[in-house]
Amino acid sequence: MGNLADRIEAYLKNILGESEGGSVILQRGFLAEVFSCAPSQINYVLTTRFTVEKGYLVESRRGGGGFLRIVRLGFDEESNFHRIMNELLGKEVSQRRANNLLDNLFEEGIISERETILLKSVLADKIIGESLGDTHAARLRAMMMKEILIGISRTDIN
Amino acid sequence: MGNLADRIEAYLKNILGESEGGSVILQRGFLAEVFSCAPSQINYVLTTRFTVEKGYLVESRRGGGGFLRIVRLGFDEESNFHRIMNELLGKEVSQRRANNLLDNLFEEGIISERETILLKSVLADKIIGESLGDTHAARLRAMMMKEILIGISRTDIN
DNA sequence: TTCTTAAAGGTCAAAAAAGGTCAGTGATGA
DNA sequence: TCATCACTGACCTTTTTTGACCTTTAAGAA
Repeated sequence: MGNLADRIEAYLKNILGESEGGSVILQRGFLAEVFSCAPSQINYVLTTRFTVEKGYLVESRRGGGGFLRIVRLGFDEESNFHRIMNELLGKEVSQRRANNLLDNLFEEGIISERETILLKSVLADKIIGESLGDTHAARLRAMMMKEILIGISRTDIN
Repeated sequence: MGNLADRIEAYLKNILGESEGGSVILQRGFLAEVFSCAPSQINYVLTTRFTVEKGYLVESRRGGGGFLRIVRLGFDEESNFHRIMNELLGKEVSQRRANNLLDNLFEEGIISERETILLKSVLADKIIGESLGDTHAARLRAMMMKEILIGISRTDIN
């Protein structure tokens, strides 16, 4: 496709493919210059093409020496992971369900025992149910679970 | 990282690592000269990167023969864990403080990089600040941080 | 001893250097 | 034609960097 957004997308996926470590760091202003477009165009590309659903994570820092980092996530759109994350989207997750999910991840060797314990403790009703009602807690827990799944899918660490 | 503050931070952590006893003494003016920057830039680095939550103590003396001393505070002793819990974690903890504390734990080798990333993601304002206001989020975050510290103090795993 | 001065470091606000957001406009294709 | 996608520009937030001005201390002069 000829349009700018597609070309920027292709460019980024290309350097991501070249790179070691599953992530790439660059500057928005520089990239905008390369493609001689508005800087906000870069954000457009990132928010439409490099979403979690499509298997990417974008982090950034502002200010002097600021940057964008694009991280590839280790799953594709057909995977179990992807299915679970979609199910989590905007839903509610009970403590029991979260614990089961974490236990499964542990048994499959995806997270360590310690990670399991730490994450369970932080997701416990006793903690997040304190200030929130049941439904709000379950909704927050769903968001947290999604973050966890994203985190363990990162290909730039470990 | 490209920026000055990060390079000065790296430089200081490097000489701190080399040094016996985990402390270093140097002169602000000299350091500013080395990096050819404004002397106040050194203060900026110290106040943003060498905070107590991150596990550093900075002392100084003015006047002739003045100096800066940076001390790395380890907390492997039992008592220190309680000090952290009581002093650094009050009733409320901002995202920044939580991140700093987790960075500290990582640098001490107490948690892994992956644990750091997972826990930060779950404690993020973007997540727990969603349904709660800022203050409530900070209160929840404090409870979560305490759970995390309890979890990593457990001697029965790993 | 007391005063003066030079040699440190400290503070703060303003400027600079990034990236973020959003509404609106233009393009495109079913 | 009209709904969706692409793109821009104005304005915002965060982080870094600098400079002007302030305070403290040691050393030496009076």
